Amino acid sequence: MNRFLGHVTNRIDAKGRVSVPAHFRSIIQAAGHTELYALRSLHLPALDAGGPELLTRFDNHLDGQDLFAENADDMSFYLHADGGFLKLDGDGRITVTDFMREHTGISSDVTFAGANTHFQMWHPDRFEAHRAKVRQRLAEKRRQENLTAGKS
Amino acid sequence: MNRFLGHVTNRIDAKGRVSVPAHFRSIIQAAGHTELYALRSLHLPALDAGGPELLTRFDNHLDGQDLFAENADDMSFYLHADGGFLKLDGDGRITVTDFMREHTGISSDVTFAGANTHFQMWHPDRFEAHRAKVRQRLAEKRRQENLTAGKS
DNA sequence: TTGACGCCCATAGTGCCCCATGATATCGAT
DNA sequence: ATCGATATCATGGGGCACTATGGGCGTCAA
Repeated sequence: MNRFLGHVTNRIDAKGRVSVPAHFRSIIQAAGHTELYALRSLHLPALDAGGPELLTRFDNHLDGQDLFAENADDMSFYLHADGGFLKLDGDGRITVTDFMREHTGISSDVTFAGANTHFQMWHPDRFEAHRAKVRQRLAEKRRQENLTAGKS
Repeated sequence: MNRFLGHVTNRIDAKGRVSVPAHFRSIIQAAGHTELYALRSLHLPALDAGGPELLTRFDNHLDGQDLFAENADDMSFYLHADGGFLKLDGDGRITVTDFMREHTGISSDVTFAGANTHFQMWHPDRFEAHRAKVRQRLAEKRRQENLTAGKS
């Protein structure tokens, strides 16, 4: 299955490296890529990561939006100047840079969370907190209006 | 019969594996799949599971929405980070991960319960409790309907 | 030199494939 | 209907392969 799904947390070793989950790696490679890109998530203390197509997808989103010029400039800067490139070593690990730690608070462990077309990297605690909040919001929303999918 | 019906409880072996009921398996395999998609239910201490098309069905709901809206973000996060694929081994078993135990309280046995288009996985005790509660609610509801209809 | 970073190997733990066993259900012949 | 042969299924265990993780060295630049 070529989708980023589920979540795993791996430890950062003494050299600041962390293994990208093998399942996620295989998806990237199956798409014919050997490079990994990471961007700061817009609303969340997390990183959006994935293959090169991640950049183009965000670019397209920029094009389609009629934002104020300044805002679009900010976005462009955000994407291209504030984004990063992650090198996979021979064992499928990346080194956690300050760029990543700043925005996410990541210190000793990283939670990799699937997001269908890409994945995210979180501090485990913040991930858990966010997960709980999302569940609560969705449950609240469903209590008001009935969800459409065929659940009981 | 291509519907998930009835309920069975199977034991988890020493290696943390449990057999998916053959009847459920045959439905999945008839659709040409060897994997299960499982999602932590919002309101119940159970897992909603089914073939990969279960996820596809959910995804289709997201397609219509603005990908950057908060609600769509929440849904995507819930579907993809809070769910995962379960691989069936050659004997039709899945390995019970911590991901599943946390949410359901499952420890040594699993109750598989059909839900028409998909099925659920429960801790046997909690399933029984939930079943009793549902029966009671239905009976209560019917009693009220009978009262309003002027019957005894 | 010192430290950051690349590449390589070692190892423990886990996932997954394959086969064995016993219980239960199905079916056929008498 | 009884009994035995056969198929199906849940369960158990052996063992290989892969993954995460740790550590050893070189290289290159400050």
